[in-house]
Amino acid sequence: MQNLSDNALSILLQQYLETEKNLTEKQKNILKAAVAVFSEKGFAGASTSEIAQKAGVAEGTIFRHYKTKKALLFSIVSPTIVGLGAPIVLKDFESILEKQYVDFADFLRTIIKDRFEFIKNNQAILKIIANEISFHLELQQMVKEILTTRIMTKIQLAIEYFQEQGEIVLLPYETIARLIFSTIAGYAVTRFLISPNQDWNDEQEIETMIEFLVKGLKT
Amino acid sequence: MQNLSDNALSILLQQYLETEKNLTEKQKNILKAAVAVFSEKGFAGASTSEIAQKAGVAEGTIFRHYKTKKALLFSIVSPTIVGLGAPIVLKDFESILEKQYVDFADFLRTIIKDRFEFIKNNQAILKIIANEISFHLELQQMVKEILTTRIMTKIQLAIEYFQEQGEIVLLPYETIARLIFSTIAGYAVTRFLISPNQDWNDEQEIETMIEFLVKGLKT
Amino acid sequence: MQNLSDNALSILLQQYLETEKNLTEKQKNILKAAVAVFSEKGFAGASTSEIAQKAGVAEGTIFRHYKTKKALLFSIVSPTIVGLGAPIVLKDFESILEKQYVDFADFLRTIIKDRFEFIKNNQAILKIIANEISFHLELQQMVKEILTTRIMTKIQLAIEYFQEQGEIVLLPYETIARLIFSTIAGYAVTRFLISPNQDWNDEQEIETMIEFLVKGLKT
Amino acid sequence: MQNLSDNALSILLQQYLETEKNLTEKQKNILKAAVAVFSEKGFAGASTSEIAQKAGVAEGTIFRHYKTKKALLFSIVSPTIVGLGAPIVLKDFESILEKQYVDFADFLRTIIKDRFEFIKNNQAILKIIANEISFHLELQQMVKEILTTRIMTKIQLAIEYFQEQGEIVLLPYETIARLIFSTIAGYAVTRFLISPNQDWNDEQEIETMIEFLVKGLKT
DNA sequence: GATGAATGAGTCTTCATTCAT
DNA sequence: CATGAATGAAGACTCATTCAT
Repeated sequence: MQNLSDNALSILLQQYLETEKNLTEKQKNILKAAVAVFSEKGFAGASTSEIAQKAGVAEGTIFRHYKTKKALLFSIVSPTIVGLGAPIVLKDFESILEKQYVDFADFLRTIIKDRFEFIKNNQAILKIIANEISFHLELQQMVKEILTTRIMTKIQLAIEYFQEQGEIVLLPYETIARLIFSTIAGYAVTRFLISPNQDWNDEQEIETMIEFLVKGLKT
Repeated sequence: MQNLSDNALSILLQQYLETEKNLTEKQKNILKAAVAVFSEKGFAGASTSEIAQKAGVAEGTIFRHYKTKKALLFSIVSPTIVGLGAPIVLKDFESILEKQYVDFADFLRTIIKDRFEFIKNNQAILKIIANEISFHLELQQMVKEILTTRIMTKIQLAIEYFQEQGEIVLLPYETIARLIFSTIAGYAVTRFLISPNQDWNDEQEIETMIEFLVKGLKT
Repeated sequence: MQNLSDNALSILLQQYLETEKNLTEKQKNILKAAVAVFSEKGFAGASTSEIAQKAGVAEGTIFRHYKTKKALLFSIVSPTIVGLGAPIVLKDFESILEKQYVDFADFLRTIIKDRFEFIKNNQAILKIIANEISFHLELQQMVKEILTTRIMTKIQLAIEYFQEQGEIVLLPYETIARLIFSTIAGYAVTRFLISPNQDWNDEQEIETMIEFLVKGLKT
Repeated sequence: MQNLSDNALSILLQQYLETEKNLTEKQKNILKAAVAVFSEKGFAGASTSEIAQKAGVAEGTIFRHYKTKKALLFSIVSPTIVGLGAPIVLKDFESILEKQYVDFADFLRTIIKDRFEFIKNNQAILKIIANEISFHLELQQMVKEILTTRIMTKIQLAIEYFQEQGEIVLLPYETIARLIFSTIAGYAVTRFLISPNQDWNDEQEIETMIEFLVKGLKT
């Protein structure tokens, strides 16, 4: 078992857990408005006064809850960053892998569906993260920490397992992970950013990706 | 043969060709400084005064050459957007495909190496484009036009050719193109943004990607 | 009876009535400073920073109350433009004319004294209006509306009345009005702009003008 | 005979005489453009770059001929200010008055027609002078000097002559002059600024003004 | 003589943040 | 706890003027 308070993530996680409760109606409005404006105009292009207006609160009210504009950004972005790694924390891979008859395709289907759902439900905030990550060192560190401690370690176990089973090619696990993530991310970008209005059959596209990855990574 | 002046791109292309010459030393400094600052802080987060200072010119000088800050952005970004599609215009696919003994792996090797080189040489500007494309409709339109008229039409021909040859799977060409681009982009992002300081063996990574794609798209 | 809210002027009038109250000390200072600076340097020659300094507020404070420099100009100028026509609205001519024994000289005395008082109390703002009216179409329209709907229609009644009485010459009423206004304006300009420091006996000058006008317009 | 070089006006007069000749085509274009822009936007609201553009010359060229923007203003405005008093200098009143049978109406007809013609031919520049005179002390001084030394002294003679003849009322000559000028100016403003597009019968309007003034100033 | 690139002070305006109410 | 007036630093952009060519 992972100790959840053994690193800086515990702070984020706390925030994450507080998110749903403890929030007044005004605070929720502020967060909702901020997500909308940040995602539409970018952090630097957004003005706190526009957020206040959209949230229906006074300009000063924002600063009563969030010390600075940047703190507001992080309040929005942190839970989603934690969420990036959360499901993999919760549904422990190890237990998954212990189940019999789990092949690589099933494994891919599980993560792709799960992560696709996550992206679908967090489009706006993920867009904010993607847009701002270049400009905020702290963001980079948060994401990096989640990625390495929460995701990559688990992924590594799974990949090595399937390599041992002879199901997938013996490339470095980072490379394999990158190829998998690129495929998912490429779909997400096309699906939600480039052509959101096109008719999409997500089920089928996911199966196509699984087949592509299974074949591409076969030994 | 494509007529290069048959659509709105000709304007961009003209700009592109003028770029290298006709520029005073000061103008070059402004562009260089602007690329640096835009890429480091984002368009909205960059200040014209910082650009001026970095370029060693007076702030007014910037506005003598570029009517607005936004015009400066587009002067930087336009040639690279044109460049996105340029090589595929020049080295005509059709002629490539007429050569005998061209298989899908060779085809992939050609575009991946070419585009990888392009990305390597235009990292900063491509980063700016990626960061700003959400916020500037004109940018979206420019990129879309290049992508559809210059790239996708050519790619389609190639993909259909290899499908006829029975080399690759009979998926819609957009799907195949997306899987290829995702793989390249995923590498570029990891290579240049996430871990630029790591030791990379580009040759080998490219071969890995080619093998992955060839296997993944096999019939 | 005139309905005061029967046209676009009602908005101006509202502004006018709000003017005196509802203003913080700082706003009053801003207006006072702006009147001084606009009147001394002209609108285009005035800088908001000078106004702010003279008003003892931060420059940003001006823009919290007035969206733009031009809006500040109009806030100053609108009530006075309304005031141009106001007294004639209030003291209804018709009722004046119904009184017996009102001759043309009395009529002139009434308007000249009233308007002279108005000019005396609004010198700075009237100077601003005179200086800026060429450059702002909206100003021209506002003044034109007040002049035609509030003043000329009333004046016309009076002039026609005195013409019927055989007291004044049968020229078009616009001509007669112009000759009257020119005489008043000519005095005001000399009195307040050209030689403000000279010793003036306003009572006597007004009687001179009345005699001049009565004789000049006699049948 | 007046000695033309006995005061500061000689400088202006020299400028005035140089005006017609000694001017390159470019200089004439600059002056023409400057008159247009100053009159349309006011001195402070006009930009030298717009003037240069309208004149078809480089920005620097203006400053080769006129040290500063203000010097350009004065180059435009000075000859017309001199012209304000010029005709009265040339056609000497004294000689006019010596002719027999000259009555006050004829006198008025002469100056009104002359000055009306002058105003008609110098509308744009006179508008500039009127708009700028509040903001430039030197302008005020120039106009004042012309008015007092060139005009008022002559007018005084004429007025006193007609007073001696018993033709006009025994008011101070300044008052009489003011009433005359107000009447002319009031017409000019209405005629050229307020309703320039209306159909005007100048001959008739002038006769109306003469009759008005003759009657108004009768003993 | 004419040009136009370069300047840097100055313009109006916006913005994140504070604080008295 | 929320407000919104006030701030002043900083923003993009303009302008009159200079000067090397």
